[in-house]
Amino acid sequence: MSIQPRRTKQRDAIHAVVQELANFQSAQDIHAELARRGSKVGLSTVYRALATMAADGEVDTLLRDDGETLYRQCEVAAHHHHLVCRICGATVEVDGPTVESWTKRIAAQHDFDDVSHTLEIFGRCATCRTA
Amino acid sequence: MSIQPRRTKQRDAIHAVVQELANFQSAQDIHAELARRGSKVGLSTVYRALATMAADGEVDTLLRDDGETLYRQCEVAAHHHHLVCRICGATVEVDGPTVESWTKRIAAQHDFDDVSHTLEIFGRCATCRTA
DNA sequence: AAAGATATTGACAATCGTTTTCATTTAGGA
DNA sequence: TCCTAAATGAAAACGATTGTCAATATCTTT
Repeated sequence: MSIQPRRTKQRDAIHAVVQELANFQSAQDIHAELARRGSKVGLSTVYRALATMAADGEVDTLLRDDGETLYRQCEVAAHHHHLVCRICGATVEVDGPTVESWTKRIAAQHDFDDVSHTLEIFGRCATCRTA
Repeated sequence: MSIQPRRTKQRDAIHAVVQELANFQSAQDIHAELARRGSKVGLSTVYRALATMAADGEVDTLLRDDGETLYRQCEVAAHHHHLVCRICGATVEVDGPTVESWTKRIAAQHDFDDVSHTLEIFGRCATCRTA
């Protein structure tokens, strides 16, 4: 958790866009959307704002295969995972108590502590299958 | 699965280094190790060889938080996951039948098909905890 | 074994997402 | 209002990875 940043027009604008994000989007996507709306916010500022939002847990991040980072506002603050359509990006937040306990057990078996994990599910949603 | 590539000294050298890799290493690490051994292999060649090896399932890949790709030879060809020490990189291959069925169930619930997933566990191994 | 066709190599440039720099502007407390 | 530290943004720097293309090496065919 970082210290409360100063309130600026730019951060408000970024916050507003992120608020409306249904799917995971890149920093550059968000920057482009801001431009489309007439908010002339620098790309560096977008990166900086997203970084602090991610550090504060306000947004979730997802690493794409090519290494690009995607951002999305969380509906729930608690730890969770995502089921993402690899065609359209539609995202469902899923809870995985089974997985949580499984990872803990595996880690304990091998005498690891301070455990964390990353888990994302990719697939094709019903809409994209039909189309 | 890509077509059988021609056998070259460079690919043999890369193969040999990868063979001995205990932990996940970056392409640049492997390139440096080759140089240390006196094999003057181009960096592009290392990237190319690793890419085909990954496509053929000969090596596993792991995306680090900063987007760098790490490579490691698989002990088992079958689908599996990794428990990785975030200090020293020590890696344990783990099997997760529970997780596999869980992801399938979640995907089915939300009417997704063609499902895949990524799952890695990070922690601190016993050796690093003691040190 | 030699030649020919073609895949591979490697030095270097290009790409692309992201971070840094630093001078200028701005927020928010005194 | 004034002051100071934080935030901004344009541009440069960065770092991993990929593309380019002429030179080279492999494998197949004579």
